[in-house]
Amino acid sequence: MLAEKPRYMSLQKVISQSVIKAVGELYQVELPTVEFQPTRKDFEGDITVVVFPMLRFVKGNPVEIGNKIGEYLQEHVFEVAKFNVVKGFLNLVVEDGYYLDFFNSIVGQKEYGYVKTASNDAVMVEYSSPNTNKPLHLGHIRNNLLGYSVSEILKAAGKKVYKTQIINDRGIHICKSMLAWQKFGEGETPESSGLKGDHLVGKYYVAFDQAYKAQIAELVDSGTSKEQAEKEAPILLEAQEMLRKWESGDADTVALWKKMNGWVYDGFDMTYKNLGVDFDTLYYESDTYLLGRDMVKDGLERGVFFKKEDGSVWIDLTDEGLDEKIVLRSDGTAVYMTQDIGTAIQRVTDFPDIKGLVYTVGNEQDYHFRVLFLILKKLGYQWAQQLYHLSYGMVDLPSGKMKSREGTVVDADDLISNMEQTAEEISKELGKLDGYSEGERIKLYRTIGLGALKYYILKVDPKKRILFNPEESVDFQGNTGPFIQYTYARIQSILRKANFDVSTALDMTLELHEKEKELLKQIQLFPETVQLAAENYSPALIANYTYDLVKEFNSFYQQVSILGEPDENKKLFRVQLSSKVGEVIQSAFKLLGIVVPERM
RNA sequence: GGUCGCGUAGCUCAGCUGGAUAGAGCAUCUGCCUUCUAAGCAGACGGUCGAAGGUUCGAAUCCUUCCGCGAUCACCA
Repeated sequence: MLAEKPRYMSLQKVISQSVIKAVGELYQVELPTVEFQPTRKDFEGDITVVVFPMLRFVKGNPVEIGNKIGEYLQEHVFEVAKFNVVKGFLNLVVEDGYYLDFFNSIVGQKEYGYVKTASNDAVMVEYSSPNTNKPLHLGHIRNNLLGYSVSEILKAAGKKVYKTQIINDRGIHICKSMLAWQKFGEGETPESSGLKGDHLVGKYYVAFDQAYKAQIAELVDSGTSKEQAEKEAPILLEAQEMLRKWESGDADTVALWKKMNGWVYDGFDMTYKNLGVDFDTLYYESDTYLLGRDMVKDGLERGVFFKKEDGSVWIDLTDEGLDEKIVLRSDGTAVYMTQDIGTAIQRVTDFPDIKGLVYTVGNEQDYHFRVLFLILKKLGYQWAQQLYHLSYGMVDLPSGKMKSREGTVVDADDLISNMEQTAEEISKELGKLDGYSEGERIKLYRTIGLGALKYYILKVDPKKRILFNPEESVDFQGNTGPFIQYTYARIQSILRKANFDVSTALDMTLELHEKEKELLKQIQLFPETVQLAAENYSPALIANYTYDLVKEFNSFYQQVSILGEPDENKKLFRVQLSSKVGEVIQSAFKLLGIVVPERM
């Protein structure tokens, strides 16, 4: 099967070889390469050979050269039906038979565009990684959607993927929530308050901050400097004391910590479930925060790091254009970097087939990851060649940065339910859901609401920052998730109504409608789009591809009758084509973590 | 100040491994539901691609400088 590639596989190759042959015969010159581009919509043709680069080898008028090559191709290459030359562009019209061949070869193919997983090529993708002192917000949503989608894309491109997160479950931040709950909570629990666990704990994080600020104000009033007050506020000292107790394993503190983190995990689980993201394995900072120190000591012996007089350990990255960076404090305790070194090594030890790691972390940590990756390389790990920081821009509000403590965040749970509500309102207004049960409707509102939110976030290039205006709701029309879902639902409606055997073989002598050809060309791009998205870690490429496909389909749908077509062969083809477009939409959206509905 | 990223239509974004007159959506305005779902289709309007140089037959795309916005440069995470 591989030995004899179908013709469509090698269209560019065939034409390329023929162009080289033509130029060889016509001008006695051997071209190294031939440059192609898709033909612009406003010219006749399907694929275009660019003549300009040849001028370096062939002297002459580009139009004349284009015409000569065109004549040669038309005569010698089956796939080339016609040609025209505009300036230095040789536009080739490709035979319908070529596209029908292509379609015939993929029509029964399951998961067209995906590559089968090669199990020896594994990568671990880290995303989410929240602190356990407050609920998730819009920034986490972008992180989650990106990490999940990139994982799915990598899988579709043939990688084995482990999805993971490191849960920041220890440190001063959780002690603040714990302390405030102890002081002001009066034993409140998620059950007693009806609050989701993460929201309950977040409430006490805010309470801590308020009490802290009040104490600072008090101290400042009684003559303390602001700077000193911020360091000496009694409640802060208490929190620090609590952290020390936790680190020394104090039973009561650890019990409280476990209880409150448990509440938070229950809350997070619900949000993750609602968002539709999941993880294969979890790491907890309370387990990993001591890791890495041995690696640093080992690296110190091997001369990768050096020790300063006070006992702190550093790495010199001035050769790389960076500074010196500390990797171990003078008291021998770990810093963030130490921990990340240890965690990376731990992960590769836990999953020996890992060839690389992807970190989904905001661009504010670009520097940190540059340093981390350099260190791991200097320590000599093979897999350090395959580290990637999936760095994404912040999600800002019109008022600026989101700040949990000041309550200027867009809460994840609120946002999701708002989206569902909007979907419900629009659906009710349009009133197309006769015969749907209440349960089916609620599920559909969720599908559409989440589709809108996820597409809205994923269609933007990850590295760009997003400005989210809560006043202007996310669109449901135009270049949006619901528009694409709607097209899918339309196709399913056609398939339900096609009451004949749609799986019979096609008549390969069909004459293609212009719109059908455009659709086939777009479908043909899907596999390479998946690969490109994987190489660039960019769900946005999938989103944009899908939008183009869907726009093309709707135009086709509007112009061409499918079930109303009298010619049985054409009707069959159009139904099969529509079905395939539906499958590609579904496959593409699966890579974005978006579900498609049967009706809407 | 050093480093990194971003700057394309009123708004939100594509295009960026250099190629034809820079594309979508939203908003505004025109048409199209007796035919497969109008969350749709067709069209109009809207651009000194931040600025200036350079490389090239050809630059939104590559290089340099400058301007604007953001991030970062902790014995914090």
